[in-house]
Amino acid sequence: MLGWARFGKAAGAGAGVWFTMRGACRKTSPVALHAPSQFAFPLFLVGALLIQIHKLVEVALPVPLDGAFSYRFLQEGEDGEPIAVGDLVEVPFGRRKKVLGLVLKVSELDPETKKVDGFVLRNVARVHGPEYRIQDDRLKLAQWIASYYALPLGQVVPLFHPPSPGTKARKKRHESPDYPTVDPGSISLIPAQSDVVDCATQWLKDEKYGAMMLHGVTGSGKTEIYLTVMKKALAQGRDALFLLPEIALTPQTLTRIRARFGDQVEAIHSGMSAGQRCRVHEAAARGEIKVVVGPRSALFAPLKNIGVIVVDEEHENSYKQDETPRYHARHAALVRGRDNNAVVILGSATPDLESMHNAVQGRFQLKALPERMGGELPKVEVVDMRGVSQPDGLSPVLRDAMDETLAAGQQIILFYNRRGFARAWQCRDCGEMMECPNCDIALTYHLRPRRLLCHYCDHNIKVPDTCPGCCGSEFLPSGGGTEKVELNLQSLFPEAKILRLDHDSTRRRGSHQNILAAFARREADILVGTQMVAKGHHFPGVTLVGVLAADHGLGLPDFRASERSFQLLTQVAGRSGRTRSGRVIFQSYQPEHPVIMAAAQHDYSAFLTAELPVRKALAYPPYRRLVRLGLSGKRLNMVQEAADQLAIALRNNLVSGGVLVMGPAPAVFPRLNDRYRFQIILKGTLGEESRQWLRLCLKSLSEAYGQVDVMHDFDPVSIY
DNA sequence: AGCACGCCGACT
DNA sequence: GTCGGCGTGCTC
Repeated sequence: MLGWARFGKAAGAGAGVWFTMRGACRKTSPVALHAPSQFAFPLFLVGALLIQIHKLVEVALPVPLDGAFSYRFLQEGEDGEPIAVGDLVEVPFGRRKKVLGLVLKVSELDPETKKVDGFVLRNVARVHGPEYRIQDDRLKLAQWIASYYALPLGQVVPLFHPPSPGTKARKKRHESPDYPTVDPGSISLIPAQSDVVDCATQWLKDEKYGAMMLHGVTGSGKTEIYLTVMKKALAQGRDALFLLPEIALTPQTLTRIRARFGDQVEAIHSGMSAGQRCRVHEAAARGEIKVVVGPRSALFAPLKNIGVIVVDEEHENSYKQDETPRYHARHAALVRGRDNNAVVILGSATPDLESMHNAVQGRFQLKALPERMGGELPKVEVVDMRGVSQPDGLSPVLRDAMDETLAAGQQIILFYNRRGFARAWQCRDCGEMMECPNCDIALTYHLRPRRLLCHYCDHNIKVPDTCPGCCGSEFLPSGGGTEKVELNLQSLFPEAKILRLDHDSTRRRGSHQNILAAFARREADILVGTQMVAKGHHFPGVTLVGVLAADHGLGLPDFRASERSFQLLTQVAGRSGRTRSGRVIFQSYQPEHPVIMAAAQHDYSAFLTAELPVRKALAYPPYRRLVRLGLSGKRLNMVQEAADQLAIALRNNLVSGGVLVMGPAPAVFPRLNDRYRFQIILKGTLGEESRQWLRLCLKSLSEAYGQVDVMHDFDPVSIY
């Protein structure tokens, strides 16, 4: 109610006025006018041990508030531990005892000064060691992220601190087996690889920034290129960063890189304990480690002199962090690379459209590795499912292929991108669909445990005996899921051993790895699962991959639906026959869909040709940048009202800068977790000034509408 | 963003 | 009667 009243007043002054500067920027530097003579005097009175030098310290904190916060730092005499700009500190803040902060400024402080700006000064609780100081290129990177993603500097600081809570520590990892040391002399590159290496080597020699889009299918030898370029950089006395999309992939990659470069290589990822991460961090800061491997957080490792940054599988969406700070590690890697005059290599079999666009525009050097080493790409057959009634979801073609594969003692991967047993649970009599009371979304029927669950919140209920609407007792499970596929397969192929890989079968810690490892050891004949089966390891025994519903992802209401489908289909297809000839079957109700055809023919450029005009016509990336503004709250009309007001303000202020303002519209899932959701999409590039303005605007909006949460996401990976 | 204080619903 | 939900306010 308060929100309404306050807003009402401001709105009276005219639409779009409420967001002006009210309480926007505040303060810094007040008191500094005391004579410095005041604090030299106790020297001879108390003896050096007890002398405390008082410093006034300005600290940026990870809160969505602007400006810095002032603290007192007590230095124990001239020789006591000092404090410097760039230091990470722990400070008390509000009711919290320890908040991570970044020191922005240090100045003299009169010991008598108790207050600054009306606030009682509190003491810095702890200063982290010099290994943790954020300086040079890392400070620049922090500033860039804060500016580009329109965040207060303090909110990006936790990214740079190894045991920060964004990365929850987990238990020990299985240690990877020793890799035989590889003699680099014994590796010979094919001409296409040498060409890429030569280009990067030249950049290294010139010590100039260069970025490269390395487009190569699975098994085309990208990794060997990465390793060779890294070796050149190390030979120059420079360091290397190797980013990969997921922690799950870290151990095997680490092993491979270690085999080449030994113990100057370490991983940093959230599966490690805080202690381990700190150890690696400190070693890197001291220059004892030259190569850091890991997911996006590894980008912030304090390497001194970076010569090369590899972003493997650069198209993967997991490079975008889905909580504040919502930064894209690929973009940030390019920035850090540029600041270090380093070589940045983006590698992928299915480059992100934006990266490819950048390459075509000349911002990246485009290099292609067209051939798969030691084999052909698997042949993909597209099976038209229209008019074919298949209660078990398997076409005769796929069934026959499975029979043959099993008879030959080889392995099969089946991909079905939906978990659970049935997508919906519907009353046969009155047609009522069981929905989540918090999300207004159909509940998915699961066999194990036998419950109806919501895939968007924690809600789950036992399967009702009678329909809550009409008391009918017959239900219609509609739509499939991996559980159902697994069950069907078991009865179709009773002799076969089947493993299932999806969110539900991997709940338990480590089970993801266990399932993959068991399949790799050929303890099962068939692996069925969601998109999880597309990633991961090389399975030499797999000669058949089946995609049960290849067009599944195409209907999703997101501008990247096609791109994601293409990537996924290409990726699963690549799982087949990596050592011997393999077969791939796409089942589809839209067999002639350009995305499906392009994936089936391993034809990236056909995909580009189909997709780019659509993006252009609708002003989507790579032609325009996007900002997603999300509003949510418990009360529908309040969220709606806030969204409307925001849209008015945005139109008044951004349209003249060439930015399109779309919406507000209810989000694709209009209610999740008992919160109504609206969104506004901006299309266009916001300059520094606009981004700053936007931040103040959103801040002011959330002050006016207390119960409405506002979030912003620059370059969203999806606009779901 | 956290974290505590404070006021209304359903439960041993 | 209490436990506990989350709306609200504050942070150098």
